[in-house]
Amino acid sequence: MRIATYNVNSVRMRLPILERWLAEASPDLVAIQETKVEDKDFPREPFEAMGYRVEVHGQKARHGVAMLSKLPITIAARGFGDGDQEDDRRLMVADVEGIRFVNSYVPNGTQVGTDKFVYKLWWMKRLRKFLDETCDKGHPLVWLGDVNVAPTADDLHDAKRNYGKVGHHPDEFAALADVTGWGLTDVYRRFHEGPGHYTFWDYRLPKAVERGLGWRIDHIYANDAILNRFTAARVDVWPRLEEKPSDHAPVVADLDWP
DNA sequence: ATGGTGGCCATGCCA
Repeated sequence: MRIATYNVNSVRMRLPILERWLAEASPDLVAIQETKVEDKDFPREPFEAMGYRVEVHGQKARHGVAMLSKLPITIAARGFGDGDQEDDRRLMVADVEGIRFVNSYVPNGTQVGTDKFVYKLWWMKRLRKFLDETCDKGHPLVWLGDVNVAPTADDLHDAKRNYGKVGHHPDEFAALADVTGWGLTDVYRRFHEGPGHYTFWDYRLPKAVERGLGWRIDHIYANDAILNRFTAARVDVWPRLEEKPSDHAPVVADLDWP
């Protein structure tokens, strides 16, 4: 089974690249973030034509998540279901082949010290609470998506410059550790160590990919019930180098399942 | 220290 996470920064703008990448990588399950489209306007047909079931949880203009699956998929949740900020569509949960997949678009946080930064930390607290209250530690679970945190100095190109700024702040490290403390391990880091493994490059930096000016903020985590089934992980950098790219690249992982 | 690009949708805001 091959799974992937991809922040597409508008699914409609990214259709041509998505179609090329899906054909090339042929993942069985894809967690998409930043679809930026209402459910009624989601371009389902191109994905269905490629053999994918399409599940969406979107809104107009901002945020929005979706999942594509070649295998039967059952939606377990759209949003936290805790009644707070349910208009902010950043989370969906699906069961595929006996694995629970938690697809999330963690808030960016904008700037340390702002309300949005507080919201980011609070959102991650809610995610931990959601795992505690609705998921079973003994059952296979994968958490994947744009986590908007580079948790170690190796996860961004200039940790010294960015330490204490949004995306690389100790409060974010603690919030992320709180989520992973539920029992989750970073799958990508089981296969690749050291700097230079990035998934996001700011549009505003010319030749950012070529110059290595990236961040590893798109992650795949797994609990102990499934972790040892993973056999490989990679970042597909090439879609970031195409014309009209997302600012993120897809992260792909393979697992021996079932 | 500042602004750079891109997507949304119409004007600045968010990332």
